[in-house]
Amino acid sequence: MKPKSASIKDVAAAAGVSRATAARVLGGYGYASGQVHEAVLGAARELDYAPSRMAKAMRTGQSQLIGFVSADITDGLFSEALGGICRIAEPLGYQVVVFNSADRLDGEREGIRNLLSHGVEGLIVSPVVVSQREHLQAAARAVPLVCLDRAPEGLPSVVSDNAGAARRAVQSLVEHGHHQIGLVSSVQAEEPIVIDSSDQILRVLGPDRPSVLRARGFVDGMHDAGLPIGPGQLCFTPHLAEDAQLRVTQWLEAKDGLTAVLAADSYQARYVYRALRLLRRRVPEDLSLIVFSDAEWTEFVVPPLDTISLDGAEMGARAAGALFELIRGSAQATSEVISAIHRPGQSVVTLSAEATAT
Amino acid sequence: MKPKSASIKDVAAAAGVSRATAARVLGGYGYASGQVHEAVLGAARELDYAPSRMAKAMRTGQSQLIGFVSADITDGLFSEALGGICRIAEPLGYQVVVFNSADRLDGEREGIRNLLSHGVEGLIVSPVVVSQREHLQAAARAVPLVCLDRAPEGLPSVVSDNAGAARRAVQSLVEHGHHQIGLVSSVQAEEPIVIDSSDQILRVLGPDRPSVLRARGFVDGMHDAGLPIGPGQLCFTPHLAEDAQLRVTQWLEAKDGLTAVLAADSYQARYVYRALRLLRRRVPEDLSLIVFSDAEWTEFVVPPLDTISLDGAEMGARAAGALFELIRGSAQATSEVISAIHRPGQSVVTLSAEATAT
DNA sequence: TTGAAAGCGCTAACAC
DNA sequence: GTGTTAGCGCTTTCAA
Repeated sequence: MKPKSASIKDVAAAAGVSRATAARVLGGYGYASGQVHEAVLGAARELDYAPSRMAKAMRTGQSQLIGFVSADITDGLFSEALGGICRIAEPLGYQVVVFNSADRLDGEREGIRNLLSHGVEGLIVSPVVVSQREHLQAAARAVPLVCLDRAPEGLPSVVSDNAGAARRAVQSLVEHGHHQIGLVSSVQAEEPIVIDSSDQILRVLGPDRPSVLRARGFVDGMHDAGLPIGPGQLCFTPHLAEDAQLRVTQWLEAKDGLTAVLAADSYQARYVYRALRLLRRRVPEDLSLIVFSDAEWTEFVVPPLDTISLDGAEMGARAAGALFELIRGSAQATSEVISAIHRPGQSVVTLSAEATAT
Repeated sequence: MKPKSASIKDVAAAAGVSRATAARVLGGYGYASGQVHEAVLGAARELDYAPSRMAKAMRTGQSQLIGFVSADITDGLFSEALGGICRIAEPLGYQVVVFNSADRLDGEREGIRNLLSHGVEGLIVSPVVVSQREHLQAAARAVPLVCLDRAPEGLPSVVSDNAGAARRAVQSLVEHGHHQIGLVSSVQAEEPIVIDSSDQILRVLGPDRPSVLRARGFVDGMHDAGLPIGPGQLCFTPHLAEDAQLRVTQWLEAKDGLTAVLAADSYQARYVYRALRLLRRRVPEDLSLIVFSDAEWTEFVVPPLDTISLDGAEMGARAAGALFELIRGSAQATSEVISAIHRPGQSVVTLSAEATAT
């Protein structure tokens, strides 16, 4: 039923040579006479020989495996990233081992430990939080490690320019005549956005994770334009909260002077959309809506929505590229952000409607 | 820089015992005195010992790895499936190695070969085509294998009830007063849908792949309702064809008697949507539109669209469940379809509008 | 040009 | 209870 696949020993025996000779021929190194060469290759074909990478890895330390620890592989951004990683890894003969940390820090720790025990040669991680990074640094001491989408300090990371994109989105809205602009975002329980309005000027504090950076970029954009901005223009709901829809709806109802809204992710955009339907308002006639979203979603979403398109495939590919450079040793691990990504041709927000409010 | 992680030998040395004893303690089998037990555990903690699964796999043949060969990991259905697979595999201590076949049959072959060489204990494959299955059968001889979303004959598979869902969708439309219903679908180059209209009755021929099954269910549903149906009601475009949008638009323009359309996937739904915008018609006021789509897309898509929601997570979880039963040996490989999946509460299509046409 | 042998880290049968 | 030992499949040094 389960015919144990042929090993190099079987091939050697069939070809009537020693294991070492067979290995040399099959491995393509060392010397072998034409005679022997053919015999070995013939035997290998005959027996349908496939080398065991485990054994090879055991001996050489090269497992040809890299690990991807993702907060949610189901999320469009990360599944695109996985696609990008595979696109780079597979032609190099590498396979990707996936671990879904399900947004739990201990899941992330466990995943990293598991993948390392499988002998992965490198690790791409989209960290659950950016402020706890001991386990990441420990892992980075064992194998090359690149962070994706989120950049804990001191670790090589590939992230998109969240703050810059939000800032430009606001700028774009302003150029189209909007003055009353709102932001809708989720906040993570572990690393919340902190708004400091004690001073004259509104400040966004908190760790450098995407939601915070987007909020910061938003506020900066408003400041750039010299527009007044108060805490009331910002709608924050806890990540995956039950009552998120309700809160967004109530907020939107209360702020009926708004002519434009920036949604920090596609969940928020959906809340806004539904709220507008309830309130009998429409996009873009009554409100311009810009949303951060992955390329896949952007591709399919029904217009008119303006999107800041996050190219997960490109992010994944670049992370993998950086990782393989580190594995090869052709680059040093740098603690800087490796690149900021926007989807070509869509990095600058396009708007489908002018502001209609006064 | 890269401190080679401690092996069981190091632990044994540090604890002053033999490798076997250390192994017994760490492996939790055999006997060891309390003294020794503690010493070994202490040493292991001290050295931050992590067992090498490669070595273990080498010895025992249990790599704790399963493989997932997907036609497009970026696709919502398959990324959901991967999530479902991980959800089952991870608590069991298994990791998932991914290979993206990019819809190429030789990619699929290569992926299977690669994953097997890594010693995966089982394989989940979403086959590119259902009619070429020698390589799948060969793989299934080496390790347990379960197919996902597509069911080549004779291999255990987890698929959704594509034909049944399409049939019920038509039935539902008919109950809402629609008579003129169209189908929009892509066709694969390798395994095309074949329409036989030579007889009085329209027949859908071709291999049992999702697109064909959906078309067949559609036609069956029309027959059930006693509605006339001709080839003109079916709009087929080659998969990923450049001019797909144009063809759908032209078809829709020509068939302006239609009051409802079934879209075989989310790409087609998008084409229909765009075509309607061009033609200044709207969903659902002018046309009811039902689309087959993954749950993620369904979740986000802006209403009003009626969806036949394919629950990729459930499919993945069931495939993984079946696979682990086979790995454990607690089940025999059956050649029947293991299950037909619909998303709870959404398996029956709901319509947002009655037919408005005569 | 080829073969013998060691060893990667682990498990398990067997001896003490 | 604990130690010795062989071996999973491969690479690689060294000797022939």
